[in-house]
Amino acid sequence: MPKPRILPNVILGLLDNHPNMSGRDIENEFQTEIGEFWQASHSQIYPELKRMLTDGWIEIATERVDEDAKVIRYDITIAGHDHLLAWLHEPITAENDALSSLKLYFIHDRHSPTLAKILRTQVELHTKKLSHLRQRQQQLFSKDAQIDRQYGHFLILTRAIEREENNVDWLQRTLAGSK
Amino acid sequence: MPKPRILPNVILGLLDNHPNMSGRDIENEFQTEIGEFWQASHSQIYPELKRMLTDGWIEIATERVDEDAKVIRYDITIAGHDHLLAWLHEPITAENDALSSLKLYFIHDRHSPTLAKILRTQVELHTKKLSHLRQRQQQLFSKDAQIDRQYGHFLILTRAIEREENNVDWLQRTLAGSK
DNA sequence: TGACTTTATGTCGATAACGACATAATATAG
DNA sequence: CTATATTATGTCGTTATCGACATAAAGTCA
Repeated sequence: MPKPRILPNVILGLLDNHPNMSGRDIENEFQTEIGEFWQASHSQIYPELKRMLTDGWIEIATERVDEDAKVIRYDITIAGHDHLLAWLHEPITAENDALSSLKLYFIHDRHSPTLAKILRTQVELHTKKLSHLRQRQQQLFSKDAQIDRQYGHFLILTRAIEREENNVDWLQRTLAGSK
Repeated sequence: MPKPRILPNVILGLLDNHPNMSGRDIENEFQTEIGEFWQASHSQIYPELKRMLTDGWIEIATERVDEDAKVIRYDITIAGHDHLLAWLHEPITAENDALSSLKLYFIHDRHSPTLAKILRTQVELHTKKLSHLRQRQQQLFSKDAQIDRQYGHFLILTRAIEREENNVDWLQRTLAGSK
C-alpha cells in the first residue's frame, strides 16, 4: 500500500472551516499554528488543488464578488467532506500519532466524539511511551559513569520523559475537563 | 542552494560513537531513541553508505574478526569527522531547531561548549516561541465564544504553550545544573 | 500612460524517501 | 544433507516535496 498523502486532507480541513479560499490563502495558513504540524510550498499546493478538483473533493467557488481575475477560489464538496471525515475517523496508532494534533485542529465542536476518541487513544499511547522511555533510562543510565559516557543521549532521554509526562498530564486534564 | 541532507550526518554521528558498524546495525539504531528524531529504511541506508564511501567520509573497516562474508562494516574517516563537527557547529535557528535533539544525541562530553551553545540558543528560540504562542492565544481566544467556535484549534494551542513552557523550563534547569 | 512592483498561479527538474522485489550468505530443522 | 528460514545487502520505480523559473493580472508611482 502506498504511503498516505496528508496534504489533500489538510487542504480539505482548511476548506471545511473557511469556504472560498484561494491557493494563496491556503499557503498563508501554513504561517500560523497549523505550520507547526504541516507545511507546503505553493508549488505543491496548486497542483494538489488541480488534482483534488478532478477527484471531485473540491469545486471552484461560483461566488466571486469582486475581484482579481487570476484568483481562483475553492469550496469543499460533499465527497471532499466525506473524505475528510474518513481521515479524521481513522484510528490513531503509534505510527500516525504525529498527525493527531493536525486532526484536532480540524475538529471544531467541543463535544465531538471523534475528538474525545483521539484524546483517549493518545493517553494510552503516550502512557505506554512514557513507561518505555523510563525503562530505557533505567537500562542505560542507572550509573553516573553511563551518563558521563553519553551525556547528550542522557539529556534527550530525560527531555523526552518530561515531555511525555507533560503530554499525558495535559491529555488527562483536558479529558477530565470536557465531561 | 539545495536542501541540506540529514541522513549522512546521522550516520556519521552513529559511526563516531560506535566504530565498525554495518548497514544493518545502523538500521537497527533507528529502532531506539534516535528513531524519535530521524528514521531511514535500509533502501536509503545502503546507497547512502556507498555515496559516503566515495565521498571519503567513511571507509570499510579492515578489522573483521569473524564472520558472515556478506557483512560490510564501516568506520568514520577524518574527513567524515570534520564534516560531522561542522554540522554540529552550525548555528541553531528557528528553521533547523527540529534537529537540535538529534545533534545533542551525538555530543557525548558533558562539558562540550557546542552542547552548551545549542542549549542556550534553544532557550532563546523557545522563549520567543512561547511568548508568540501566548500572544496568539490572547488574540484568538480571549472570549469563550471563540473557544467554542474552534475548540480543536484552542486545544492544540494550549497544548503547544504547555509544551514550550516545559521545554524552556527543562532547558534552563539543564543549563543551570551543568555549571 | 508607461515603468516597476506585488500578487496569484503555474511549471519543471532534482532528489529524498519508501515500498517492493531480488539475491547471496548463514543458520536451522527435519 | 537437503529444504527452508533468516540475515544483510542491493536495486528499482514511484512519489512527495522543494527550489527555481515563468507568467499574467492588478496595484503603484511618476
